[in-house]
Amino acid sequence: MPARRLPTLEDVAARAGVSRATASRAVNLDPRVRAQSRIAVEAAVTELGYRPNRAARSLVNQEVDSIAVVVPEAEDRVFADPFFASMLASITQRLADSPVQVLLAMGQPGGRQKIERYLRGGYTDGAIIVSHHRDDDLSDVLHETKLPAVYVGRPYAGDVGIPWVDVDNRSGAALAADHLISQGRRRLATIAGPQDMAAGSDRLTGWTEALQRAGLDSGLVEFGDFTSASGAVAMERLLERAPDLDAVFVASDLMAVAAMHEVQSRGIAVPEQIAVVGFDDTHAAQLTRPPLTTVINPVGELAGRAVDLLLQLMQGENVDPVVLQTAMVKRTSG
Amino acid sequence: MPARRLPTLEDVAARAGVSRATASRAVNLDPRVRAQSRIAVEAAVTELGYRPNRAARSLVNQEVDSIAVVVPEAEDRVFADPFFASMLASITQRLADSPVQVLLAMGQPGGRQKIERYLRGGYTDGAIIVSHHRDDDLSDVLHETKLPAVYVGRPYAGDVGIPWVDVDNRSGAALAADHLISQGRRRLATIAGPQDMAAGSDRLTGWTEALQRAGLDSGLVEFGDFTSASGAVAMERLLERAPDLDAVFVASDLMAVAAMHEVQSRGIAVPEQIAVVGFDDTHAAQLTRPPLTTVINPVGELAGRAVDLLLQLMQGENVDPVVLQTAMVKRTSG
DNA sequence: CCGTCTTGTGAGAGCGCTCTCACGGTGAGA
DNA sequence: TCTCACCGTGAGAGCGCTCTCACAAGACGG
Repeated sequence: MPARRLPTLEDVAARAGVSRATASRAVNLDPRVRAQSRIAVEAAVTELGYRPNRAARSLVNQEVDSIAVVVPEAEDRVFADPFFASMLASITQRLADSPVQVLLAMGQPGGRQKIERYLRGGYTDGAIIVSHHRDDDLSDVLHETKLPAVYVGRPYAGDVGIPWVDVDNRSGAALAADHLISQGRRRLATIAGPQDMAAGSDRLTGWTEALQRAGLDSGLVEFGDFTSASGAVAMERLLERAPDLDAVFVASDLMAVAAMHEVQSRGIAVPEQIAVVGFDDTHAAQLTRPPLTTVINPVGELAGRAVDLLLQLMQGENVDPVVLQTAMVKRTSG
Repeated sequence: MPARRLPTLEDVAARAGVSRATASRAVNLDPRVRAQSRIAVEAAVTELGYRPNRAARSLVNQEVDSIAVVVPEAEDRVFADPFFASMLASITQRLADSPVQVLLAMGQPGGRQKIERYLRGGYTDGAIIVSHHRDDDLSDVLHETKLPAVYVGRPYAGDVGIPWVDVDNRSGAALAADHLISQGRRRLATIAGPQDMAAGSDRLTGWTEALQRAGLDSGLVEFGDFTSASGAVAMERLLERAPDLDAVFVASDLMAVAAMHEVQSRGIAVPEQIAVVGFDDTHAAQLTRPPLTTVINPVGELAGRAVDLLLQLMQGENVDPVVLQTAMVKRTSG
């Protein structure tokens, strides 16, 4: 509740000596207003510090107002993983030219209710849910409120009636496997992501299938949780289990960078002795020495498609999930 | 423009067999409604998938609706720097319990107009500007529109009539200097940030002053732009200029991590031969080997204070800039 | 000199909601 | 039996804006 009343269009009109209708037209750059009136209105706007009341405006125009980007993850997780920042930036950029606003809703696991309240509260016209995790209860809320929503990342629970966009994690992992095999690597390991997330299990599935097709042992698997620290630990275990391994596919760049450091700190040469391939193609992949060979996770396109899907959904159209194909960036680590 | 009209409170009321007023009360949990009416309304809400129209609601309530977090930086910059993600998360968290929404506005340098249009367009009730850069033109817009706003990071231009929150960069840098000096280090260098940003120049000033107080040479300075790559390059130059240096203070952790890798890759021991101290205390500081000694940049508190200031401002109160004192985290790198 | 068209403007409705005010119904107390 | 308080409710105003419609004033052709 602001102390002083903000100037309204009525005030502007009075000061400019025109009617509210003309003031509205001038503010909205309607070409029918006489130059003289327009200038008067502009002056009044400046003098009064008038800013149109967005609520009133969108009430009349029935316009799409805002979409929420929901990140049901703990804050520290969001800090550490460039995926979220990147996603957010891409979504924002995609909507930069449109009048649609981007709302942000994050939530620590314990505070799921907050997000739920948020979605139920009619605070937004649509939602993009960005998370690796399964969100069963969130799906219920979305269903119940009929709020248009799109998942980024295939929901682990399977078809929940809400469209999603994702990269083809399975064939991406297979790409990495085939690449390493074609190099002549024969003792291959993987650091997989959490198996309760689609991205984690799909990448492991793709990897395993590819190794089996090639008749190679696919048993050398350790698991991480997509964090840097977990990557280092998993690599340590892998080296203990199989000191003779000659290649490792790591299910995320964040883990891959840590794993590579782990390998190098033991005096093992990358890629000569052990090839390292990551997944995501984050900025960090270019900064390591040697630069990291990795599978592209096209975050920008993912974001764009999610936005498109959501906008279509909000227009009442039906949409199907989108699966983006991926590719490898061959650098020098593997 | 949605294909089908969304249900309004009127529809809910009709279906529930009550008046619009009662429906409104039921939706807003007014205790005066009879249980029977409330249940009927709730049923109607569910059946129709009713969601209150936020525009109409806030039009009536004159309520504070949203604040914008403005990041006038290129997208790739925002990706790479955990400061922004961290800031965003903290601000969101701070407002999680309030009905105030967080809007996101990022902008590549070329697209400053977009942000300007955004701020002018009355899309929001207040703004927190998060940037290291000077934003002279942004200040003008804020002045002109009288939009309540707070800067995170002291504006380089000096007093622009807009309050800000910042950490005491000068004394933070002095802390680092004194720490290194008290260890007996005598050949001290610094990798400074860009000098057209307050954070960059203040940290250098504090550093230089402290060295001079101790009667030490403060001429060993190289500059970076707060990115990882620039830190490595600056360190390289420093080692060329002064192979005998025994300590380096780096004006950001991102640069410090890169600088430390650079040092170590030459077989120089940290901290035995060269001590490395960073600034920010980001997550990455804990992951290096050895872990990085650094000056705390209390992002969470900065965010909280910025939000508080802005809310006060929006209530019509006058506020003063806030300067947060800082401290060092002594780990093992220096 | 009259009708017609164009241009700029104002009056007023109405977007969906909340809140005030008034009122009918009920039960307690006189 | 009547009064009065109180509870739950409905009618209706009005938030600030845009847009439709009507209309005045001039331009223009016949």
